[in-house]
Amino acid sequence: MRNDKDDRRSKRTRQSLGDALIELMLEKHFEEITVQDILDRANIGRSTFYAHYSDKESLLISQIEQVIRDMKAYATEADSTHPGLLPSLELFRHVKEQRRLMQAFVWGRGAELLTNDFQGKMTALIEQKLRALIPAAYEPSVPLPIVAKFVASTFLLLLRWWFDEDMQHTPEQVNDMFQRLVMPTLHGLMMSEVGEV
Amino acid sequence: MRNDKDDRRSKRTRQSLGDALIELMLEKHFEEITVQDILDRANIGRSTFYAHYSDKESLLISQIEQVIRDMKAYATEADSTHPGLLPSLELFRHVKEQRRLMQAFVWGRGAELLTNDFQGKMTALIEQKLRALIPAAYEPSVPLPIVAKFVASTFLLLLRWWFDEDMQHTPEQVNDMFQRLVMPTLHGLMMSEVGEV
Amino acid sequence: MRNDKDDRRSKRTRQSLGDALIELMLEKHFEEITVQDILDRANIGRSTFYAHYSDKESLLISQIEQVIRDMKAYATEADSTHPGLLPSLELFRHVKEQRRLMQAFVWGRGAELLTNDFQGKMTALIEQKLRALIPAAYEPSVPLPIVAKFVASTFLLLLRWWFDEDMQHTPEQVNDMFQRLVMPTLHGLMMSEVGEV
Amino acid sequence: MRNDKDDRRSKRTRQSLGDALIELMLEKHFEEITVQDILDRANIGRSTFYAHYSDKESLLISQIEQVIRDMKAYATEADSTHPGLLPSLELFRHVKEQRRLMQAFVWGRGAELLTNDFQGKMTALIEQKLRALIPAAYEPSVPLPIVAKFVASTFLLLLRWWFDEDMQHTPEQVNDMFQRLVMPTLHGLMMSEVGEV
DNA sequence: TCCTAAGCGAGACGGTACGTCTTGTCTTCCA
DNA sequence: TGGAAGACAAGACGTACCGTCTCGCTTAGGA
Repeated sequence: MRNDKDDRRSKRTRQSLGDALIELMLEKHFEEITVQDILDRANIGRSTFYAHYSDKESLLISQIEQVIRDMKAYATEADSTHPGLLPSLELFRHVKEQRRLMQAFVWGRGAELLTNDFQGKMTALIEQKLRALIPAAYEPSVPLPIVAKFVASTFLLLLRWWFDEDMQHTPEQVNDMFQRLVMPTLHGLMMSEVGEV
Repeated sequence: MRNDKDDRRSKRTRQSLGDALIELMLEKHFEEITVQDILDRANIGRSTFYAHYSDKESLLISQIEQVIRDMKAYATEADSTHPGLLPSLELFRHVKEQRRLMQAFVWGRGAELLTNDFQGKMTALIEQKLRALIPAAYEPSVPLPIVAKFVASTFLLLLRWWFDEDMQHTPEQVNDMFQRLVMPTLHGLMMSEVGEV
Repeated sequence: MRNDKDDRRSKRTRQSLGDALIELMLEKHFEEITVQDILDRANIGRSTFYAHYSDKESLLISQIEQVIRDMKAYATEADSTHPGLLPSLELFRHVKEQRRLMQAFVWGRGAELLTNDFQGKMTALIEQKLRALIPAAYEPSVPLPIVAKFVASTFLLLLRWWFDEDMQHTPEQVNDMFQRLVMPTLHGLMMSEVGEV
Repeated sequence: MRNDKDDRRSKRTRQSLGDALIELMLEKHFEEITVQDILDRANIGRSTFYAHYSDKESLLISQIEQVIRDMKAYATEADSTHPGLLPSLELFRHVKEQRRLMQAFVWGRGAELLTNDFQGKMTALIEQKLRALIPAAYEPSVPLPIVAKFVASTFLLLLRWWFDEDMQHTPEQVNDMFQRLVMPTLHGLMMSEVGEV
């Protein structure tokens, strides 16, 4: 019989596994982490691991999804106070706070999945915002999905560069560069004022 | 004794291995290709493979470098007739011609390495061009390395999208989008006319 | 508080487990029966199983001991009417009646344990009978323990063969063979009439 | 290309594995020896093991078959000088010489397989000898296959007992007991002189 | 009537061993 | 003498069981 106690236990197990993975990703690249490493670190049995995740990749994905969920919640909240295309400054600030956690995802396979998963979800969000900002009848010269990808890709580009530079810059500086890279193009494409991105 | 004949043989071996890898990459993701797959396809002995490459990753990199060398040569030639920041139209055209070969690199690990390696080299090229275009004393508001990354990243973004759309668009259309995405920003940053990118 | 009802419940649990094991042993070899198989068949929880038996081996042994207890009781009763070395005919008859149950023990690990456990106990019984039959001072040319083993081993040999032949023979026929195999030797060793074995 | 050197290497590998298994069987029961134990002892890689044997059981069987082959060869040779039902004395002597090797097979699963495999082959041999010794038309009161089983079973019974007693007896003594246990019965059944068994 | 202690089912868990798979090294033979 | 063939050591993988455990549910005396 499935009950609360199992749920609670399950949650603790998943938490331990996730934490262990993050810790290990700060030490070495995802591809050279073995399932056994994770088990040892988390004090979890092999079968228990496979009861929760099909392989270490899926554990990683669940962690990334967690990060994305967090950022989305954060962004939504920030957005409600200063609506715009993307609460980029708030996001950069959030990233800086979560630095240690984020660090784990800018390497190797983590970075790749961040690119795929994260960029995908960010793109969707941006595209939706863009559609809301332009007149329905207006047909931009570059398809909206590409514009959304372009914004997301540039955002991540700056994020990665920021980490590579050991986060010496402030969120404000990074956000300023982001605005300078992205705004002229958006203005050009929209032929209208879209305000603060 | 090392002689011409051996060199020729070596070259044939490397060629076979490279071809086999490309073929296989059109069938499945790089990470699920085993060394044995490559050996079987190329009719090459295991030890011979390791005599030439340290692992399958390094074979992949050598193939990517080949592609990059080709594109660079192509770009340089094109550049000599119409000098600019990046002979992007010619590059898009070249890619369309080499479609089958390129196809192999837009997936999985191939894509990742393309991003790392290719983007890195492209970035270097663009940065160098940028430096030549702006006055030495002029300090742009966004560091040049980032601008270069931004251009390269946007170029690859379009390239990937193009492939995802089964290359239904013409090189001219794709290049047009590229220009629209990148030019306003460059103009904004440089505060000066840099002409056709 | 420990009470009657619990005892009754315990007994039902043990009965279910024993039955489930026997059933399964008629379907496949003991070693490929998992504890889970037994639990499913008996509708018993995992922890309950381990509360009663330390492992499936000990459940098997308890079943074998049950069989042995039965045979011993049967043999003792038969012996009281026709005293002798071993009431072999009655035992063969009993086995035929309990055919289905016995079937489970002539395979794999069951057979092995039957050999060890059962043969051991039977040997002890026979040795004791032998000692009673011969003069205390008489020193046989073959040590009594070996003779006892010899008789028990031959008994089980015939039992196994009987099962392998699908029990087409009558208990009388099998017993006759048993007598023919064992009696001449016993006569030779004892140098005296020991009567019906 | 399959060639001599591979064969030689294979043989050394199989030899190492067999030796390691025998060594380990002198230390603990077969069922509690893990494949990893064998690999460690033999300095063999896991995959190599499975390239040669499907599991540890099949390695054990191959070792038993080796023993049986040896004993058969030995028996055949001995038989040519003193033909009879079974060169039992010579076999007991041989066993004593090979004591260490044999030791490994009188325990646990080893014993069981010895019983099944070895006894089976020995039975076949004896049955064949028996057929040669009796007149074709003569119908014994106990089927020959059973008689053969009876002889083999008694032989192994003594062998096991001998080991349990730490081989304090001489082969001659053990053989003498064997004769005393088996000959009267054979004489009784055959109703004719079969000579030294 | 309620309480309470035990037996029990359910099943999560840590752990061990398995048999499979791939890697990179090595050795031998052949052209 | 370089390359094909492939045996090999190493070790990660995902699966299957094991025996332990924790948790609620049931059940039937005793309060």
